[in-house]
Amino acid sequence: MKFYNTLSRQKEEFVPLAPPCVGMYTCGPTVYNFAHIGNLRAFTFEDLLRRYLEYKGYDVQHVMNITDVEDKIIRTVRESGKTLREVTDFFTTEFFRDLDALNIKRAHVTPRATETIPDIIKLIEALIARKHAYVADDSSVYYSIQSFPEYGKLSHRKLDEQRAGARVKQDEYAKEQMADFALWKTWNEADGPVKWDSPWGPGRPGWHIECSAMSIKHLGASFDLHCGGEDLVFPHHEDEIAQSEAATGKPFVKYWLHNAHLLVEGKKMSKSAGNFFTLRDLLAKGWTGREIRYALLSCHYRDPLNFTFDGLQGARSALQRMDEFLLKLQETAALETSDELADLTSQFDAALDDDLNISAALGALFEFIREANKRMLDPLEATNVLATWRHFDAVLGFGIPVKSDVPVEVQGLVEERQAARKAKNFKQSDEIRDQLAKQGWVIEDTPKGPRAKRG
RNA sequence: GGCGGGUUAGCCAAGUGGUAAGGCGGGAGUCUGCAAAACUCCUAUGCGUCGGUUCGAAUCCGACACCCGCCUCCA
Repeated sequence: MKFYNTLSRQKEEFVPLAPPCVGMYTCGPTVYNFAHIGNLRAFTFEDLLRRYLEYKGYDVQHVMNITDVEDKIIRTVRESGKTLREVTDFFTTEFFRDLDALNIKRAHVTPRATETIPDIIKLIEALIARKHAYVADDSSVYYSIQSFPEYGKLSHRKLDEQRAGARVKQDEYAKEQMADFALWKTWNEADGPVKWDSPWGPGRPGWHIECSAMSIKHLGASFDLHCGGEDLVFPHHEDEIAQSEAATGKPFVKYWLHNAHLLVEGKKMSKSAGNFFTLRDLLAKGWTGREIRYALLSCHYRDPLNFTFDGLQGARSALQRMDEFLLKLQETAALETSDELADLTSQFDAALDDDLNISAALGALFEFIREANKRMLDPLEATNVLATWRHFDAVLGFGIPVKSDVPVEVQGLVEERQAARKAKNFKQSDEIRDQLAKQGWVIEDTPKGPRAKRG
């Protein structure tokens, strides 16, 4: 199994530090707003990664942070008059609801930054003791980038090559070096009631330090996987490495995996362009979680994904094809014990082993569907395919459709229609079919007789 | 300016040296009383452009074009 490691910019064979255990940390949400479809692409990719590792027999310990103190949250608190906890609890709950809708497995541990303050303080103290951090005049604590020669190894950039960006506010903080970043931000009035005591006075943690503190706390100083959107490579993850390795003296993360961003209808998603969507926006338009999951998952995670409504329609049709296949399998499957299909499994695995090549994996599945549809499987084969597919679905998470029980009144109408057809009374049989359609039932006439299914 | 990613049919998207997977959409059929589902055939002599290497390139090399991301708190 190979993954593309941002650190080396190459695909590398995946060898965990302590197999079969795998420590996996994924950067979670900042809970001041609803997650948008771009955020959810990252979580969907991470879910595929985790599920595949579990499928391959690894014992994954997955940690995802909840960032519940941050500039935008504080602004929301100030503007709404609510407490920090009220704001962040609400959006945290909504976030988990979104994950559930997309059938994304929740991390085993989802620590909040505000519940990790003592660990954060300890980590900052260690950095100060090791001369990697300093207390500035205003009592904020900064990380000294100069103290860490390897700084830049993840994002492959040298600071002196960087343009002095217009977005950098030169005088805002009392830093020694431009590129130094805050570990602890001293309290100011705009923060209102949001503050914690520390050896450096009241304040709050910087952004990057929480992830170091939470990942080290729950996964140890060194662990296997750290994921996030590609925008986090710099500075967030670069800073995490600097902090963590400087504080512990140990290598931080073995494999860094980053997903590309998405476009919506070919354009960068933005509220002003009118192509900004949260999950609830899409659900309100009638798309289902699994359709959205399929659309987000069917493109390789390191390629930019063009998220479109045509694409969602394509996802819907593709899933209907799968569902139809799986329902027919269930109708013919035997109850005997089953064997999994080695050939199909090896194709599926080979694709995903190669840096999660989901397109190739789905290609193999659809090719198989066509072959199987062509030659009517016998009951034992159907059982085997179904068993294999259930195995795959542990990775894909699209779900196996369950055949709906046909209510007696519907069954009555189906039989009535069939009698009318036998009598060549097609006008009546079509009327009954329309009537059933209104009740959400589609009738297919097969060689074995009529088949009623949910429309 | 620095670093990185992308460009494959109407749309989405695999494929990193051996002659273009798969999905969606479209067209024509088979089946059906008609449908539906399924199946069959068709829908890229060509993979951004121009050169080069090679017996052979979407795949390697060199230019160029366009799009996108990051360059201090945005997945």
